[in-house]
Amino acid sequence: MEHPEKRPRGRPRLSDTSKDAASIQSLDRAIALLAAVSEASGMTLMQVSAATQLPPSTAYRMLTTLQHHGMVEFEEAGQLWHVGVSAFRIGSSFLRRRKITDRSRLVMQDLAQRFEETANLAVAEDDVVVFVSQVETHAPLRAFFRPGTSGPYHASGVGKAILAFLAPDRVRRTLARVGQAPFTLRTITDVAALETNLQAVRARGWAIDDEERYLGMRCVAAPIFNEFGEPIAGLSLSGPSLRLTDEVLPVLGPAIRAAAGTITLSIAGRPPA
Amino acid sequence: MEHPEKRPRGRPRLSDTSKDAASIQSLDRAIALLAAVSEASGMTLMQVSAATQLPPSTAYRMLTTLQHHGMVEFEEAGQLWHVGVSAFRIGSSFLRRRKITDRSRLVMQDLAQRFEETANLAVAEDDVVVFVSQVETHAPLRAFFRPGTSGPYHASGVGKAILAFLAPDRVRRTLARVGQAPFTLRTITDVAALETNLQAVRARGWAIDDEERYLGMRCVAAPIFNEFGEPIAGLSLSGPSLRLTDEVLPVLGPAIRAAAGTITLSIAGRPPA
DNA sequence: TTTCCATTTCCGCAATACGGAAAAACACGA
DNA sequence: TCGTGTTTTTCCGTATTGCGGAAATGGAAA
Repeated sequence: MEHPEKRPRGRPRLSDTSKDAASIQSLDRAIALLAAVSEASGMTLMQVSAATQLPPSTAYRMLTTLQHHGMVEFEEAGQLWHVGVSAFRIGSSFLRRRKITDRSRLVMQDLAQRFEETANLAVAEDDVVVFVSQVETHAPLRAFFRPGTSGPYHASGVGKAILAFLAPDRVRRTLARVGQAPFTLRTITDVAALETNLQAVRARGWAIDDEERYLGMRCVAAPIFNEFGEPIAGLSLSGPSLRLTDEVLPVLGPAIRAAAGTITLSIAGRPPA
Repeated sequence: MEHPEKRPRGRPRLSDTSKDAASIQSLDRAIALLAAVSEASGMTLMQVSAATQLPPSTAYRMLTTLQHHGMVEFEEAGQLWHVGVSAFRIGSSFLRRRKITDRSRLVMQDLAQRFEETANLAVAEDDVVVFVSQVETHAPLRAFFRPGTSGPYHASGVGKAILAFLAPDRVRRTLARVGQAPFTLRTITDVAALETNLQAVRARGWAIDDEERYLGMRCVAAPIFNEFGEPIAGLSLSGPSLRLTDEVLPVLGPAIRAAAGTITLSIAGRPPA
C-alpha cells in the first residue's frame, strides 16, 4: 500500500522509455556489450566499460561469463577482448533457415571464376540487405564485403534487384522508413527517379549499382525468389568500374540473372507471375 | 504444500563444483538457451523450455529480451523461435580475427612434440598449396619448409588431402591446369591413378605423400575445412621415411586427422556432408 | 625503487530476476 | 457452437542474485 507512486523497483537510471516490456537487465546489457565488442576489432576492458557505460567490474564479470561460453575471447598479448567462435557458430545458424547459402555456393564459385570478380549473396531484411557470403577472386583490386555487413536498399545492386520485384506500396513504405541517404554523387536520392530505375530493373531482370554507394565501384545484381515468388535475396558481382564497363554489362547482366534463376530453382522458389 | 526442502529457488541446480568463477546466472542461461535455439531449426517455447530445463516463464522472458535486440526472431506461423540477424552480425565479426595460423599453433606444437617430427600448415591457393607455418622438432634429420614456399597439389600430402575433398570436376580442372610433374620415381603422374589415391584419402580422412616430392621424405596430412565444408588448408607431419614407417602410419594418420579436426572447429568450420 | 594506471577480486546491500500460478490465446473434437 | 486440453503470455511476492564501490594485484614506465 505504501509508495503507490512510481515503481522504485523499476530499471535504473537510463532511458526508461517505460514502454518496453519486461526485460532482463543483465541480458540487455550483455547483448549491448557484445555488440560493442563486435564493432571494434579488439577492445580493452576500459574501452568496453566506456562504450557500454558500465562500471569496469560489471563489464568484467560479463566478459568472463561470455568467455566461459566461447562467446568472446581474450587476447593475452594486448589485453584485448574479441568476439569468439561460439558467437560465430550461433550466428551462422541464422543462415541455416535460409538454405540459400549452401545451395548458392557452386553457382557463385562458377560466376566468380568466369568473370574474375567477387560474387556476393545478400538476404533481404526489413530495412537493409545483409551480405551473407561471397566468393572472392584473386584480382589485386577487388570488391570485398565482410559477411554480416549490411547495405542500403536504395544504393546497392542487390537492394534494387529486390525492390524491383516488391509490390509498389511496399517499396514506398520501405523507402519512407529508411530514406535515401546520398552516399556518392550518383546515389539516387529521389523516390520518383528510383521508381523509374526499378521499372527498368524489373523489365530486364537485373540491376546495376553504378557507383551509387562507393565511388569507383559497380555492381550487377539479380533477385532470388522463394516459393511464393517473393524476392528474398540477391546475387551480385561487384568490382571496379574500370573492369565492369558498359561493354561487358550486356554479358554480365544476363549471366547473373541466369545464375540467380538457378539458385531460385534449387531452393524450390519460383519467379513472380 | 509439503516438500519444505532446503532451497528450491536456489541457483545451484547443476553440478557446480563451485570452483567456477563468479558468473552471471541469467547470462549463462541465456547463452545456453541461444545455443539450444541455434542447434534446432525453429523451436517452440515448450521445446526451448524443455531443452534448457528452464521454466516456461523464464525461457519466455529471455526469448523476448533477446528478441528486442534481434538476437532471435519469432515466426508467427508455427510459433517458432529462430536465431536472428543480430546474432549473425555479431558472430560474423569473428571472421576478422580468424587466422588459421594463430589458431593452429597449439595443436601443431602438441603434434610436433608427441611424434617428434615437423608439423606444417599449408593453405590452398589456385594452383599450389602454400606452407605458412611450422613447428620443428629437435631431431637432427628433419623436414623443413621455409614459410611461403609452395608445394604441388599432386605431390604433397596437404595438396592431396585438399584435393580429396573437392568436387571431382574441380580436381580435374586443377590437374589439367597445373599438370603432374614427375619429381621422383614415386610421383603419381597419371590422372586416374591419382583419383584412385584420392578416393582412399577421402575414405580414411588423411593422406600420405610417400616420397612423391622428395626422395626419402614422407608426409602425413589431413584437411581443414571452412564453414561451408570446403577444404581450405591442410595440416601435415613430415619426416624421413626411415621414421615415418608403415608401422607408425596407422597411429599418425588418425592423430593428424583429429588435430586437423580440432583446428577446423576452432575456426568454426565444419566437415563436408 | 616509486608511481600510475588497468585488471581482477571482494563483499554487503537491495534491486533484480525468478518461477509458480493464473489469465489469455489457441487448437481440436464433439 | 461450446467444451476441453495445451501452449503462450502476464502477474506478482520473494530472497537470490547481480550490482558497483573499493581494495588488492599486476605491469609498465619514470
